[in-house]
Amino acid sequence: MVSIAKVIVDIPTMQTNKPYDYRIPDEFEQDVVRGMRVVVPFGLGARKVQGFVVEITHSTDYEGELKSIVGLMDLTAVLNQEMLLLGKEMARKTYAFQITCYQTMLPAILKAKYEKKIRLIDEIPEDLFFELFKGKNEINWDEAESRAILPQLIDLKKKDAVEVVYEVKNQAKTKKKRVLQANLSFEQLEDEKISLGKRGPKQRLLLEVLQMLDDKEISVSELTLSTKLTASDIRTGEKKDWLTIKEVEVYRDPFKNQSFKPTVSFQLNEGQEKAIQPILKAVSEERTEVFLLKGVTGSGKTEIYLQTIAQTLQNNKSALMLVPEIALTPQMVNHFKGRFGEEVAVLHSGLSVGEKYDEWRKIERGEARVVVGARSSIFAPVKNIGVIIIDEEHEATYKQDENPRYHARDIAIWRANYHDCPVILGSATPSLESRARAQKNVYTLLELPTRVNRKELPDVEIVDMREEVKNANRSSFSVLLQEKIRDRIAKKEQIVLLLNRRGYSSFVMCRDCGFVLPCPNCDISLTLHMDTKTMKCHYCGHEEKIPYICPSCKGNKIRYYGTGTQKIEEELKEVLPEAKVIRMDVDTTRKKGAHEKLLTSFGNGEADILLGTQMIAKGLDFPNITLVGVLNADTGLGLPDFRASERTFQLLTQVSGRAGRAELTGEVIVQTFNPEHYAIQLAKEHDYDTFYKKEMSLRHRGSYPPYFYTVLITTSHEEELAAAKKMQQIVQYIKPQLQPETIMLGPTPKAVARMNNRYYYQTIIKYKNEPHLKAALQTILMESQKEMTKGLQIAIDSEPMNFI
DNA sequence: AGCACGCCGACT
DNA sequence: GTCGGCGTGCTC
Repeated sequence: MVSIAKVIVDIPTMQTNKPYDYRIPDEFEQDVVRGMRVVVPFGLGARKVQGFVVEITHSTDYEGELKSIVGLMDLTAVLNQEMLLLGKEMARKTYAFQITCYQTMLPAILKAKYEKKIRLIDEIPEDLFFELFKGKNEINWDEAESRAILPQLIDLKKKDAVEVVYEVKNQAKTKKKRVLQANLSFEQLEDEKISLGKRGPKQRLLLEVLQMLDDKEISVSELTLSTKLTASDIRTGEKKDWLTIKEVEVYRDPFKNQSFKPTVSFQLNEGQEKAIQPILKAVSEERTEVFLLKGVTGSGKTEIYLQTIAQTLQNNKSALMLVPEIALTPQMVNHFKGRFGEEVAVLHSGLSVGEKYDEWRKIERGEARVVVGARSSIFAPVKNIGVIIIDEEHEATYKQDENPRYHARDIAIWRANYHDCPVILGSATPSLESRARAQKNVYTLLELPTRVNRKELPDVEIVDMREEVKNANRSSFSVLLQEKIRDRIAKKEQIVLLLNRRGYSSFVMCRDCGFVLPCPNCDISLTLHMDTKTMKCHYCGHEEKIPYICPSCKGNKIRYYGTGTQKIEEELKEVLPEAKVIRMDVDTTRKKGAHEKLLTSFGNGEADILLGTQMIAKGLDFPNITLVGVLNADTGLGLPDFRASERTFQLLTQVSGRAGRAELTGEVIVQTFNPEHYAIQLAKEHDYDTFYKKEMSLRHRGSYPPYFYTVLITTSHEEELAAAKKMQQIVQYIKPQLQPETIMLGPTPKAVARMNNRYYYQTIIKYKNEPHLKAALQTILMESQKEMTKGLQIAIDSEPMNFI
């Protein structure tokens, strides 16, 4: 009976987004399994591509002659049954290609690289051989193209002297180390030593080492490093059969130079006890239930996570926990490694692709049963999951803003259903969506009302910056904030200053004519970067020199406007020359590990003030911080995004939590031009519940989530007209199919209408119930294929997080 | 994506 | 008459 594999090929287009049937040749019959990566020929030429086997059958509907699988890329499956299913489901839900989903679920190293080469297969004149092939057997296609010798090679192809070959390269290499082991017993080695006589001091040393080794193994590199022995001494030993060298696989250990202090469980307080009971019950009953764990900073959510995981491990199950990338600090990792030791695998963006792959395999083999990581860790190949935890559940980073546009929360719930286990969504300021679901008892709400240390939440004081301006204070620091900072410095306490960068940037403007330097590719102004002394575009990365003369009116009154962290730092130096400041923003944390380094030195008291953007709102947990200043609380409020208030409230609440976590009482100063705004007022009162009610009523009035579902459709093209026209066409196609209560916003040009020389148009659909919308959008994608090969792009984002 | 096929314009 | 332009369609 013939075996046939259904394969999803690595060609991300609408036409090829389906399984293709291939014969499994006899030589692979035993080895091919579902979820394995294979190499298959695809198309008319000799082209070969990577594919995933999604099914093995014995019949086909395909009329033509089946091709055969030509190679295997793995020894075992890389996608298990669950992942195969999840990928398919995700493709449907997010309008992405199946292949893109599978690749997203796996470590990047498992994505194939392709090479196209021209290989010599017949004799050619010697001069040509050297001119074209430089004396080698084959050359790279790209190289041939750049050396402009392709025409000559194509000539040779016609004479069958060369062939075009395609190589699918597997990048997934495991790290190996060479180890050696003695072949002889102590006594036999002693005999060898005697027969050496007085000559060969190196060989003698080698024998002594082997004697010491006993039966143990030692790596070749370790031995050459710690002794005078060289690789060739060891090779001689191998030749004399004293020892054997073999290769063993090692994991790249990203934490190899760190040790972890073991920690033990704390006694839970009454509130924590009450919250954890229902969770533990669901864990032991192996029942899917989504818990929304709401608790202010310091209320002990982490301990609940840790004890839930401990229970899960005791039940012989594993645990998966997501945290936002920037919260994945060494402190955080210590918590988990300290409690669960070697059982913990950590996945984050700081790891190399190889390290990620090793952690992935550790998980896959069941060697690590606790996985902690950022968004994409939700796809970790954990088996037998007992609990899934998403900390800081409200964070927008859990939604991926490129294809596949999945939300980790949705994937978590899907996997929880698959594994029959509970999900914990934790936050001090739950997203309105989740909080509303708890209201409707879709999720179970658990609250931690008090902080573990019984500390009151810090006092928040709002400073009206309009008054400061009236009183001719032109600096970024209100009089009050300056006073408080001086006071803390005198007391040797620490200060955190937050510059809210949302919707904000520093730009260069001419005071004579108002000219603002724009990006030549995008419709936005360039941002000033003092460190590189350039103007940069945040959308496309375009960079140019800082102008000193206005390009428009040729005047020299061109000045900087807006406030970046660098400018604040300089201002701070003028106002408070005695203060030591650590600045933390995208620029100072670009290098790997820089983020941690800055935090550590601040934690060690090497500076008085930590100045930074959003990223400092998380993961810093230093007892000596007693003052938090928010320099501009409201810059995000002006954005045309219905989540602007929610984000502002969340940010302010989060930074407030940074002040006074130990014995010292904390204080928060919030500077704003909108002191009456409810998001700011309610953050001051630490009043989530009122904020929730108020915001819900506004969402209701505006027909926004969680009352309505949303889909964002975006078209883009180099020609503005093409993008606009297509968007118009889409709207015209969909509109008649929608329910009367459904609302369509658009088509409109995007807030930044041109980015990277492409024009963007968008439409937002807000709906309650549209059974046919998914099919209609799918139809649009199917029918736009031709245009999409000609430079049109269509993006469909279900439940988008960013509307601008 | 990448390749072949096919149908129109300017040349050895 | 042919070579080659790129628009169209298919890939198990």
